Amino acid sequence: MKNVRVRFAPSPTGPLHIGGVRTALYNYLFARKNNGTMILRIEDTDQARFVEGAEKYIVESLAWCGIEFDESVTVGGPHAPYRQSERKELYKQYSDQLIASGNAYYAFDTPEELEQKRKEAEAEKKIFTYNAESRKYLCNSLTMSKQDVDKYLNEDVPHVVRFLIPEKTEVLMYDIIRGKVVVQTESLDDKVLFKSDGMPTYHLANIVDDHLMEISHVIRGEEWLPSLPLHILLYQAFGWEAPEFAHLPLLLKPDGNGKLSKRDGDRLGFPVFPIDWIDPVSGEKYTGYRESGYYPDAFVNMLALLGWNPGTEQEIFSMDELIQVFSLDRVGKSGSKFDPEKTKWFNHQYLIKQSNEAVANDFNVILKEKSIEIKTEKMVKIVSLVKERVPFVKDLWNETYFFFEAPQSYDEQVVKKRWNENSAQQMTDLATKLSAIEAFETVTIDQTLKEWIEQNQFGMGAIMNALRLLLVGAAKGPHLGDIMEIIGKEETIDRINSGINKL
RNA sequence: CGCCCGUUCGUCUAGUUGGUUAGGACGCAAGGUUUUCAUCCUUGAAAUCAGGGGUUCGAAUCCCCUACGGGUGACCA
Repeated sequence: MKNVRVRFAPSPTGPLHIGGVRTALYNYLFARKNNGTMILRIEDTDQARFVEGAEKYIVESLAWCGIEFDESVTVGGPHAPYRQSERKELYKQYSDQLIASGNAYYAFDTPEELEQKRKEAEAEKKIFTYNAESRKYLCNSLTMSKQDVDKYLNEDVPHVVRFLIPEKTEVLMYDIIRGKVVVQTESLDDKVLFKSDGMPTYHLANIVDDHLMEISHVIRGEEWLPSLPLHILLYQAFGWEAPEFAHLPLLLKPDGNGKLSKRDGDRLGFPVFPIDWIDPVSGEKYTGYRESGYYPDAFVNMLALLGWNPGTEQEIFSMDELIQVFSLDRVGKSGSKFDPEKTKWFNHQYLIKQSNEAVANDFNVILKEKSIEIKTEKMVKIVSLVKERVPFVKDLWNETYFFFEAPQSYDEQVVKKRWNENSAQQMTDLATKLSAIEAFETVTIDQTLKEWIEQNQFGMGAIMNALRLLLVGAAKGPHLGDIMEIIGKEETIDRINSGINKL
């Protein structure tokens, strides 16, 4: 295979959503797997849709995911610049070349005129297309005399350049994921290649840049499949060798139908974006995976398995492992409904894999906000006891608050079930027994408890549950001996006594 | 409406050369472990392979039709 060079080419019209991140990821995996080059190109040819901060957002998001670029707007490269607006001067010659070769023509129809045509067509329940038939009656260099065309051009009459779709031929295409695709040129329209504002359209800029940047494989979303024939035709018109294409199936809404969109996140309560995004115009905020407490590795792992699978039963993959096993021919053909539940499961798996120290460190940030200071050693111990119970670090508080503060209330259900007329006396006796322990450690505490319960012929469950109620406030939490050792003798006794008073 | 793409448990999917009790995972349910909760372990329910026709000894796998879903139809990408 020739040198693999792939690009991720978003346009900075807003935040990148997870579908876009997945496209970038598959490009990256493919590049790394084949010792190729990964390129980031910003397609900002539409000045009207430019959104402030979007490019920065894209770069930051992908960096968070661990998707690195060999050539990009930030690191540069042999084909710089990588921002199409900065390559503006380049495109005109190619558009001219197509006109000279008879593959394109000037069109002077105004947007208003075309809009009018569309409305008229719509009234007759038809769709207006600028094609082999209609171009004969429209205002362009095919219908006008050469003198008129030159005159218009000299007078700078606003105009566009349109691609001349060949008549009555078949375009034969090959897609790595879908195989052979055939389209008749009659179903195509004469797309604008060069706009009246002096900018190329996506189609022209994209083909020119992919060619100049020596892109070997175009891996992009399925929404581009309908424009593949045009792109193939453009390569042919230029006499260039086309890259290979792979059109990825789309990410769909978890419920109902349609492709995943910006709004679905808030509607269904899960992030649709990799990192937080605040709309610069409306000020509206969209939450990201990063800020929701997801590990980037978990997020990437989940995304990789959405539409691709290794063919084995392995589900947990590091980025390096993904690079090892990734292949485009194991990408599915059909769209995938996004599953927020499974995404959480992935994060849980990754949290379990983290070291206790790392989790303790993250959790410490939350504790600091609550003004809780605690020794690292103790923190690590606590984390080791509860780490496997939660999918997110932020959920840790719910499972550990009783290590840091006495219960504020007692779960009524549990009180009803576990607290009876004997409990107060039993707990009082137990408190004195516990206070007599010299080395207040799990082992000794457990032993003392066990002996005392056996001596008095109390039920293990009854005593332990009542004690847990006083120490934790609810029927949950790790081994009681561990809890007591960590909060210490004094605190244990205090909680027992104040609990007895309150209940 | 035109063109293009797709269709295996609720969801993500295995099944790539036709012969499997159609496998796994998430979620769900039950049981076990646990002094509690969670974890964990075991088990279970869950796809007549969209439907209908072929081809074949045999089809989820090949062919055709239909239905449904999706994408696209801008001087947006």
